[in-house]
Parts: sequence; C-alpha cells; structure tokens
Amino acid sequence: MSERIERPRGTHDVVPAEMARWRHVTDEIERLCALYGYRRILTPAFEDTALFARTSGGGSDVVQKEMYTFTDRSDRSLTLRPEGTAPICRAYVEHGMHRDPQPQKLYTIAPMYRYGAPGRGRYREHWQASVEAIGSGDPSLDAELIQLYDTLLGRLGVCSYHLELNSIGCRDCRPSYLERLRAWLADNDARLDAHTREKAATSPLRVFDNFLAKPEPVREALTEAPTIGGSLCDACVEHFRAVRADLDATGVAYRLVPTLVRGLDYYSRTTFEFVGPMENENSTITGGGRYDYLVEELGGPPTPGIGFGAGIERLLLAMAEDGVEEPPSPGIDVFFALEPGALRSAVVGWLAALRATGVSCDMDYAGRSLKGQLTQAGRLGAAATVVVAGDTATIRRPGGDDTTLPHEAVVSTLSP
RNA sequence: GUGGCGGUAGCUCAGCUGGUAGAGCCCCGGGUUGUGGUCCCGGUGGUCGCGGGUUCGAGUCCCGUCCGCCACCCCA
Repeated sequence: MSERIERPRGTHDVVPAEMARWRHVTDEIERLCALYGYRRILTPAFEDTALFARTSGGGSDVVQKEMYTFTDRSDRSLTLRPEGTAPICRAYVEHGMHRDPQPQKLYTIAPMYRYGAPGRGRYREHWQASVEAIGSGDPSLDAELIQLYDTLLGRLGVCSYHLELNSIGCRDCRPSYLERLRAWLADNDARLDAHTREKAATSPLRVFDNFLAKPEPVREALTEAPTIGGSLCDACVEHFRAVRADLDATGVAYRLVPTLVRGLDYYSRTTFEFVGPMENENSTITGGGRYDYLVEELGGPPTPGIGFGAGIERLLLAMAEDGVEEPPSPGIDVFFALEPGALRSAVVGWLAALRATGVSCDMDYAGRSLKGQLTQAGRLGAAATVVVAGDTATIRRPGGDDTTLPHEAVVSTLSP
C-alpha cells in the first residue's frame, strides 16, 4: 500500500451522511434570503491581497497572522478570502451596482480561509453565509438583517443563544472617543496587565476583549474606563436608538454590550454577535455590523452598508448542542431486487425508462443475495421494491399489498 | 504560534506493571421470521497516526514528527 494522504490540517470533508443536515441549513438560509429580498452572488475564492489588507485593518488578527497569502506565477500577491464582506463590496463597486436601485441586498454561501489554530468549530477552511445590504444607512436595515438571522436560528431549532449588540460610532465621534480612551489608558497604565497594555498600544478599542479572562484588578480598572456608548455623537445615538426600537418591535431580544468591538477595522455604528450554546470558546455563531466607509475605501462612491458572516459549521454545532433532530433523508422511489436467475438486461432498460420520467430508482451492483438486496432497498428508503423473477415482477410497498405483473407492465405501472 | 491531553478495525472503544491485537456497531453470507424489521450463527476487515531509539521482545517505555481536542489569543 502507498503512503496515505490525509486532508490538510484544519479542513474537513462533508460526507454524504452529513449532507442532509448541511442542506437543511443552507436551504433555510437561501429560503430566508429570498424572503428578505437578498440575491445570491458568487465571488472568487482568492482576491488581490490588498483588498483584505486595506479593509480589514493592519492591526487585525486576520491580517496579521491568519491570511493565506501566496504569489502566483506572475508574482501577483493573492489571498484566499478570509471573509465575505470585502469581496462582495469589491464586486459591488466593480460592477457599478451603485447605479442600480439601492440598497443592493446580496448574499453568498462560500468557503473562507484563515490560517489559525484549528479546533472544534474552528477551521482553516470553513463555510460562511455572508449577507450584505449595501447602499442604505437606514437603521431599519440593521434591524431587519439581525432579525433575519434571529429567524434563521428559530427555524433551525437553535434556542440556546443570545444576541450582543453595540454601536461603535462613526467618523465623527469615534476619533474623539479614542482620544479619551487613550488618555485614560495612559493615566491608568499602572493598573493594567501586559496583555491589556499591548492592546492599548495597537488597537485601544480592543482592550475590553476577553474581559472575563483578565485579572480581577484589571477588570475593576477597566470598568471605570470610558466606553464608546457614552461618547456617541447625536446622529449615532439616534441611529442606535432606531435600531433597538425596530428590534423591540420585531421581538428580537438583545443584550447591550458596550465593549463589543469586532475583529475587522471597517465596522462603524451597529455591531453585533450571536453567541451560541457551544461549550468551548468558539461559540460566536455569527458576527456582523455596519460598514459605512468600506465601499468608499474600495474606490466606490461614499456608500453605507451592513452585513454579517454566519458560520455554517458553527450553526451545525449549535444545532447539535441544542439537540436538533436530523431531518429525514429522502428515499428513492423504486429498487429492483433480482431473484437468482432473473435477467438483468431487462432491468437496465426499466431503470433508464423510469429515470427518464423522473422516477428515482436503483438496483444492486454488489452481487448481493436476495435478502441482501432487500436490506439494501430498506437502506435506500425505497418507496417500492420490485422483486424480479423470470417472467414476472412483484411490486412491494411497505404496508401495502404485493402486486405481481408481467415484465411488460412494470415501467407503465411504476411511471407517474 | 505557545502550553496541556490524546491518536488501537469504516465508527465507538478495551488492551493491567513491555511478551507479539479484542468487543460492540457497520458491512457480507447463512438460518429464523407473513414479506426490507427482530433474533441466532458465521465471515471480511488492523501500516496499533508516521519515523527513529531502548530491549531478546514495544500498542505498551523514550525522542521526533503529523493530526485531533482543550487553554491562551482571536474569532465564523
């Protein structure tokens, strides 16, 4: 035997046995997106490295240590997409969608790539639904998008989760907040630990990350730090109020988390995360927010936008965690089992004729005994099993009476 | 990337202080059975993650490496 080749670290296969669950999730996403007016878009798996380097932010973990970047044979720097928003915005600009009716509601379901340490619910290649509404700053759109995902969780049977919500301000108010925060961090430097100091130097907004893991004195100190919520400009306060009002109106529960900052730098105003029931730390099933400057940064006109990335694998884990039953996989219509001595040539013709009329059917290709063939019919969930003898065939249906027919009548009897 | 735990049949796992590999499920066959379910009998299937070392002898001990999981970190 040759040396065995295994799948690369951090990747996974979706085998047929899992496909019913997988399809259940993606079908529901597609159904909801259609219901909310989102249209599907497909973008390349790799992009110009600059697309992510410029938009995600140089200080972000994604850019700093998680990008799959490579040069092709012409020395172009390319990167396997780590997230879905920037590519969709790039396509929005590139195809002049800003000239189409606004907002453009777009979504994709596609694999994303991040070179991080793998674990449960954490993959180097993972699938995400990326749902984006570009071209409107209406706060109702923020709420609608959040409500869409909330509805998805409900439809999929996930109930152990909560929604964390925050506003991180805009161009007008965030800089002054940052200034105040920086000043506070400098004044209180002695009360911080090394980790927090490091964050304070690179991305001050993130000093609140992982709050619960910090030493008690540091936590105590940070509770005194100014939060963005107290520093929003009037427009941002009003926007956030309107978002919450819509969420209240649609019955979406949320927790205000004034320290919630997202991992990508392009966000502004509304940010949110849905946190699921998983035991380990990878329990964020969806994260998203508003990105009112992203399109502009990509060379388009000033254009607001909002979206989220929903991890498919984590959704599946959350469903498993909540004990959601597997949807029954559909069986085939007809299975042909041959008595010893029956001619296969006739059955081959019947299969083709029935399939042509839309009847799904199959027979044994493993040399099984009749009993084995009947077992196989059961495994395939056949609605009808046809036991083929020399000149006749007997149609069996679970719970029904057997019908024995001459060969000539088989196809017409089984056709719809 | 750092630290901790783990890796035995397709799956879930057993294998005591080193003596040369087992169970259940699955799969295949036979029998039973008023039909494809149940039950009974039998069978196929293992580079013990990989490589090296210690030893008369390694699944078992040591080193390296790969993979998984957990924590840190961050997120989907």
